[in-house]
Amino acid sequence: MKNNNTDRKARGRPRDEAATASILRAALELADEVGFDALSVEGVAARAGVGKTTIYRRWANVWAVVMDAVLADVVRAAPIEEHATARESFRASMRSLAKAYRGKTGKLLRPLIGRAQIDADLRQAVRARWVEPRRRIAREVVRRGVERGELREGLDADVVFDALYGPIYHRLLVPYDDAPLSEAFIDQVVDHVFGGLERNPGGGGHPARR
Amino acid sequence: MKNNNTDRKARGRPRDEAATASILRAALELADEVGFDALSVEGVAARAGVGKTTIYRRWANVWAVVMDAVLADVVRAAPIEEHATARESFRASMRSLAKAYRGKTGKLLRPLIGRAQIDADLRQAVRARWVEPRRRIAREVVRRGVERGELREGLDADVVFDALYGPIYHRLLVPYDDAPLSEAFIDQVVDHVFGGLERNPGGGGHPARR
Amino acid sequence: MKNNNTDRKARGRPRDEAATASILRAALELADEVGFDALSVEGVAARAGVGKTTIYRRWANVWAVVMDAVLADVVRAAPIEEHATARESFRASMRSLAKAYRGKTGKLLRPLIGRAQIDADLRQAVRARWVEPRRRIAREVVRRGVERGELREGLDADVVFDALYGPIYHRLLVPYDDAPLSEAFIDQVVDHVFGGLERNPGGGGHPARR
Amino acid sequence: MKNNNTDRKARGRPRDEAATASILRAALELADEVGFDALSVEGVAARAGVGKTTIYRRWANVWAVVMDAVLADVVRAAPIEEHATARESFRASMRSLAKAYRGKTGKLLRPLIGRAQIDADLRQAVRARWVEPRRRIAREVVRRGVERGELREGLDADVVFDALYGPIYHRLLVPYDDAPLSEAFIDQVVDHVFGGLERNPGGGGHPARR
DNA sequence: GTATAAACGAGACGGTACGTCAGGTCTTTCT
DNA sequence: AGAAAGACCTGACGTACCGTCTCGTTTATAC
Repeated sequence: MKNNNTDRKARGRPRDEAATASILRAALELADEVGFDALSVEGVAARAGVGKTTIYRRWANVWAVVMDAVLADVVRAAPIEEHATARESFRASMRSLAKAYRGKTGKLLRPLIGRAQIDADLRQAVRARWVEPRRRIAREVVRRGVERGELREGLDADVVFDALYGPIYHRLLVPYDDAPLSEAFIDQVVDHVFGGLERNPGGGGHPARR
Repeated sequence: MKNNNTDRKARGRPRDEAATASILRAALELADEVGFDALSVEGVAARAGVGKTTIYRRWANVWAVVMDAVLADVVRAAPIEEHATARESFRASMRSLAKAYRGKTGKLLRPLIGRAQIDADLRQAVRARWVEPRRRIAREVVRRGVERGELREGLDADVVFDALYGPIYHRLLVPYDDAPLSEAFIDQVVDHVFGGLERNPGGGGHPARR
Repeated sequence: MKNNNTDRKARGRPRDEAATASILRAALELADEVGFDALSVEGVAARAGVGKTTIYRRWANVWAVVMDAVLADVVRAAPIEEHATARESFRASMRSLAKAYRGKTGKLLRPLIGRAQIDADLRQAVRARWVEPRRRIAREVVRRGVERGELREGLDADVVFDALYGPIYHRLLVPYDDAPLSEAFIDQVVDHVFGGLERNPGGGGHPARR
Repeated sequence: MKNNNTDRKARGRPRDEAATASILRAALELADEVGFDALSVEGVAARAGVGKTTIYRRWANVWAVVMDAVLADVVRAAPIEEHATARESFRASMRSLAKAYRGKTGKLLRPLIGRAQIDADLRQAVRARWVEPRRRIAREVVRRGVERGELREGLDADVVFDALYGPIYHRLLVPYDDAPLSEAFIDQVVDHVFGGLERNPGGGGHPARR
């Protein structure tokens, strides 16, 4: 968003927050109805009951709108919470992420990450507002897992993160239609990866592993 | 591609294969020069020295052209070869895939998979021509790894595939700029995942693991 | 009009003359309905059932369209015919011109000449296609009037033209609403210019006249 | 102009006359720099360092501003003064008008009269503030010319005005680029109209003249 | 050898959307 | 209460491409 929240007292008529909101809503509605590739600034403006300039005053193009709309909607999904062990912390948060991706969140985030492959601004935004916060928490979880003796020392937390969440995004993004993001799948991934991460492999695994 | 190679003897002037080739070449050149989102049928036709109809006679839209152009270029990259153990087979092929993704192949495949998130035809094509062949070979490798006693029984080969290749695609597609597809990264992933997959976890790991 | 009628062999699909015609018709209709200043390429295209590009392919802007439309309509009005004397030739053609200006022709030509005050291309077009042909004929009429002994020698035909037609355009263009382009007015102008205003013509003239 | 100079005691902050002046100045400057058709309220406001509302509070649109700016500038040009004879009075004032039209005044008035062809308000304003005062004086000059025996009786002063000034406006407004508003031209017009074109003036006139 | 058929390049066609500009209005803060 | 600033909705601008449709031409097979 261009909006600079400087403390300078605003002169002139202030931005209409209702307009901003109705633009974001319209973008999501239209994306749902006609698909992301058929989105147009013109269409969003019409649906939002707003002039095109009102959109261009706030964003540079439709995808910037979509980014704000989607991320606002998506960020509250699937937080990472800590449990007793790193294994349980990750298993729980991966399950909730998979659940989110099975529903609306996946429908919204997939096109966004897709578009990010050719749109540097969008890529940067997704990184800063979606990926990085999650990586940050994961690093903490890994750190404590090592401290507590649950995990081997010398682990690169980012590699752990890739190893655990990579499979989920693989099924989400790399075309393979028979691949559900089921809980069973998550459990298998966790077992596979933790089996190798734990100092005492084979011990304390998830029941599904037996 | 629409081209149906029926045995019926063609009447009229035959398709000009040189035109087909120059269209594909032009598409890749332009993608490289102006980017994938700035590609247009018109531009490709002009660059290829070809009428627009000649393109539309062969493909439905630019992305179908791109798909053919990219996949033709990409399929020969990173074959999966078998080594003595499943671990070594995967490690070798993952290394060569990562190498390919670090170069031109990644530059071409990323936009394609990105676009596949909102283009069903493209998604289907990527699945059939890129993903499925690799999954098929991987299943075989896993099967033989179990047969030979290297791997635990009851493994779902597709989950193994996700667990191993997921991290690579994660770094390729999910924005996180400090994440290189280095050989060290591949080795770590292999170690993490195989440490959990092996019947006797903790034994016979890659030297890097010690 | 951009249309270059060169002998160059036409390549590609030929221009649709029906489209050209319907554009010109639509322009005149809209000018009549909403006025010349409310004309827009968009409006004309919509009315003509034509894409905007089809208009821009032929003309540079609305006023160029209007110019073609108006001049095509107007040029056939009020030809200059020769009579026995120059006086009668001019009187007749001035009358018919005044009549034309009282009706549709005036309605069309006034905005055109108005716009020509700030539009160099239009000015040039009006000159070449409307004014110049009339001046040319007038010069001939004056020349023969002199030959035949009806008119004084040494006359500048263009000044004569200005003296005769100027008053008509004065009433047409310079705002003065009580001034009709009546036949009586024409006759008075002809009499004044051909016969002089002075009670004793030829006396007291400016030295320049000698 | 909207400005109503009623005696009503002004309430609130009084109009800033400096703003009014700088708007008019900005309008003329911009007209000179970018041309009359590229004038915009926005541009004038920016140049004058004034809000758009400040302009809209005083005038209805740009052309109303231009009208005020131009007429204020132009009205003082080329007054009609009386000389010994009507012929000399007109000759002198026509010369000074032609001179004005050759310079800045022509550059300003031409677009204004041009625009008046499609703008009723402007037409009315030009009539009242430019044309009518000149016609009024001319009527007086003609009246006295008749009284004094210089001019024939029964003349319609407005027709005389058209006959004398029409040729000037003809050259000014009707595109004919080789036509200068020279003094020689003025003299010829005066001679033609006052003295007649015919070698033997008074002969062969139209019946209406008797 | 002459139809017949289809592909070819060129480019016009009716459209959609782009991103920009200006119109004229409205709302806020400052003077 | 006027002025500046600037956001608002509207509507048109001129451009780029879309995917379709003639054109006249070329290159094959079929008669």
